[in-house]
Amino acid sequence: MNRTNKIKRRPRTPSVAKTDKTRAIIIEAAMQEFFINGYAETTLTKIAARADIARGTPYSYFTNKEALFASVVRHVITNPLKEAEQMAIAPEETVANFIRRTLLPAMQVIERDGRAAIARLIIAEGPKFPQLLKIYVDEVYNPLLVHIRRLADLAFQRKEITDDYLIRYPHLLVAPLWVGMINNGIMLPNAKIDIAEAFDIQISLLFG
Amino acid sequence: MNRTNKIKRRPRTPSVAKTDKTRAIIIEAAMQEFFINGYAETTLTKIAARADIARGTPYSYFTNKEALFASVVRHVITNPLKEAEQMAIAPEETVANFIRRTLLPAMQVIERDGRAAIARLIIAEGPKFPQLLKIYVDEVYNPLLVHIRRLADLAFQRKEITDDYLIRYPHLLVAPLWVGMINNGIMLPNAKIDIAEAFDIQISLLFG
Amino acid sequence: MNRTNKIKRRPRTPSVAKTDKTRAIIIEAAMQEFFINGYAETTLTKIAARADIARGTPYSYFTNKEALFASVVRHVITNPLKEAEQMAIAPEETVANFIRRTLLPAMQVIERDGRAAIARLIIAEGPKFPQLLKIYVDEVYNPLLVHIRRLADLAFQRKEITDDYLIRYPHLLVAPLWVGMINNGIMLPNAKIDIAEAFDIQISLLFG
Amino acid sequence: MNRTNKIKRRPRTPSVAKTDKTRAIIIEAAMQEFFINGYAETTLTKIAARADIARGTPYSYFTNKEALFASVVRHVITNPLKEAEQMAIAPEETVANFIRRTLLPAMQVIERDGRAAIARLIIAEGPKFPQLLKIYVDEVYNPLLVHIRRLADLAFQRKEITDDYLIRYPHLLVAPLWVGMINNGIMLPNAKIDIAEAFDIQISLLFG
DNA sequence: GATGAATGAGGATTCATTCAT
DNA sequence: AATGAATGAATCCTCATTCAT
Repeated sequence: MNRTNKIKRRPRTPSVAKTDKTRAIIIEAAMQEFFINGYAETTLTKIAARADIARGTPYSYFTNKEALFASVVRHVITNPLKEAEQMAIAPEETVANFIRRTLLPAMQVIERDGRAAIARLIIAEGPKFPQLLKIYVDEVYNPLLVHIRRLADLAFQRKEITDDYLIRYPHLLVAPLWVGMINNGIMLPNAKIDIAEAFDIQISLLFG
Repeated sequence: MNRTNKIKRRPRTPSVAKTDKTRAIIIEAAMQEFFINGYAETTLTKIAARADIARGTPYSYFTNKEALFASVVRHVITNPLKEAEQMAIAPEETVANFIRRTLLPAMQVIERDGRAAIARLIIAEGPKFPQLLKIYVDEVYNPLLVHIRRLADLAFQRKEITDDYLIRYPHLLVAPLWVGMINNGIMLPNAKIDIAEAFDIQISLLFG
Repeated sequence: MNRTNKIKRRPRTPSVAKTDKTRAIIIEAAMQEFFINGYAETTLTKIAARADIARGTPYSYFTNKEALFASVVRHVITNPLKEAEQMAIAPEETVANFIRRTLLPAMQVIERDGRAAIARLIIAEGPKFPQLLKIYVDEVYNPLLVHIRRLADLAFQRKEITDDYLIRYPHLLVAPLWVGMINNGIMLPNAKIDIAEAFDIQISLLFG
Repeated sequence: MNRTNKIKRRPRTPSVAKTDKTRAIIIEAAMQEFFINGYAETTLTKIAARADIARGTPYSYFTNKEALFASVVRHVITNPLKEAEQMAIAPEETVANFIRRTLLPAMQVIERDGRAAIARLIIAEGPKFPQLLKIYVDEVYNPLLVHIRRLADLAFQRKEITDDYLIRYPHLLVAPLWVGMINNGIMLPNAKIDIAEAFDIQISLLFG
């Protein structure tokens, strides 16, 4: 509908709208290039070509290449718990089932929506962009661990689990996710594994 | 006969010893730079400076920057099972114990000897160096999975495990390793986790 | 329809005119440098300095130094017969006179317009640039020989010459040209010879 | 017989002899490389490899690459008239016949003995090595012209020729030589011409 | 705001030359 | 004298960035 709007009011220069659109186009093109080639291998020329704009245009929107990269990363970083956090555990529901109901679906789409790509990019470029690394950790990585630890606490209180493994190492729950992303996205084009299923198994292991 | 005279191994100059030493110095300096800054951000100037040699010297040993990088990666890639594979399971020993006895020690040193760094480097630069990725997969990643699957088979036959989780997903056993390497090496300077312990817990989870 | 809008020829910036001028400036500066110093001794830095542009600018116009060199050579290679080939021999005119009328003038300007320099450059760099050598041979060297042989045939039929020297060796007619170019352009700053006169004499010798 | 001498007195280090031999080996190897690749494209590494010596050895004999090149050029520059100048014109012999008897044989071997190669090299590298150019002109190019002019004078006095063409342009006699060298050595691998025959024809043209 | 020609800092690489052995 | 490892100046080339239009 964004489109339809534009076509209707053709008169005058819809400056802000155009600007926002151009900015979005640049972000999108840059994101694709960064995902495919990484930071260093991506040139402003390629981004401009993909966005079908001039080489100088991105500089009207972003200070420099680093700022553009940062914007791209910030743009694609989304709190994976946005939906999960809204949900409350049902009265009779076990923690394991709650996790299956709320987190497992997210795992099933993780490769589709490019979240694996952003994770890889951040791991790859992290040393050069510690601020972005921090953002990722603060917004994505840690919230997930905190969320898991909270659920682990709850499960422990409820005696659904009898040891403190998951409390001390909430990482264990997301471990299959990381192994899966590395295995599927980076290690081998074939021999991919079903991340969701591996995650499901890990839930079974942890919750008995 | 002129020729025959020439063929005698070059007299003078204890070249080989010197050469080997220089090569080692270059590899070491390059390794550190690549580990810290990644491929693109590492310059031959920096490597030379760190090695305290001239900018041109590495080119006497390696065709170019890519070849040097490849040599560094090959140099640090070591079969993690070299020792583990030699060991045989003891008569009365459970598979879980065997794994604890043979693989856990390797995990405990994994951060010390830079194997975590190389893993991160390969994830980061893999797309640009598919050959190295292949070497890593063939020499390190897959052998470990195969080794684990074999042990899982054995444990299943012996009824030490009653499900086929580990047979279908040997990745689950190494999952804590990857999470730990990512967590420790990349995500947070503080908040590190004890990879060996996480691995130990995962063994407990998988083998009941 | 978004696309259709984009396709309109880029507005603003009178780029082509500027571009053509810059290209011409680069070619001119490069030509002078290559003529004076040859390929290997000519650096892009020198060319840029002479053209009063930045070192990187030539790379917007030519792939690399070799391509620039090739462009320079192609630019200065001109069919020396362009005008001569248009002219037809007059009814009563002897072949010798026709040659004097059509080819001799070209000889008289040959040193002024840099054609001697390009010949020298091609002799010098030919082995390294066989493609350019081929162009020169195909566009300049051979057409001239073919043209001469044709005239020799005509003269022989008309009995203006009684031997087949020039038919078998059309090179003989251009020999004074080459000797003159080498003598004047390379051998001695003083002691130059009048190429046109030497050529004229050779016509006399060949046509009696 | 040089060789035979060497083999006999084997005792002690025949220092000078060895030195001379090494020097000769270097010159020979350098000559081949320079002829094939020109000055800039020839590296000391290639020369050393061809000579089967170390990279540093030539520096015991020659100041630097330029000096080595100069030595090579000087070494191969030989007065083409060495033999011809010794010969005296026979009592009844015409100048044309004398030229045929003394100079024509030299033309016939001109491509075999590499004299064409040295001529090409000097034309190519002349601008960078004006001293060598001067040597070539003084030792080879001019003596030949002087010699020819002298013979032309004689022929004119004897009325063997009736015009002063060859006196004013002795270059005309050697013109077929240059055209032939350029044509054969540089312009086309096929389509070679018989330099000696062209030269013979030119003698006929000049001496009627 | 957009354009893209031009800039020039910076990096990979080569190779003549040196010098300790 | 010979060796060849090491040096570092010099060169090609790329590409982020600027700025006149």
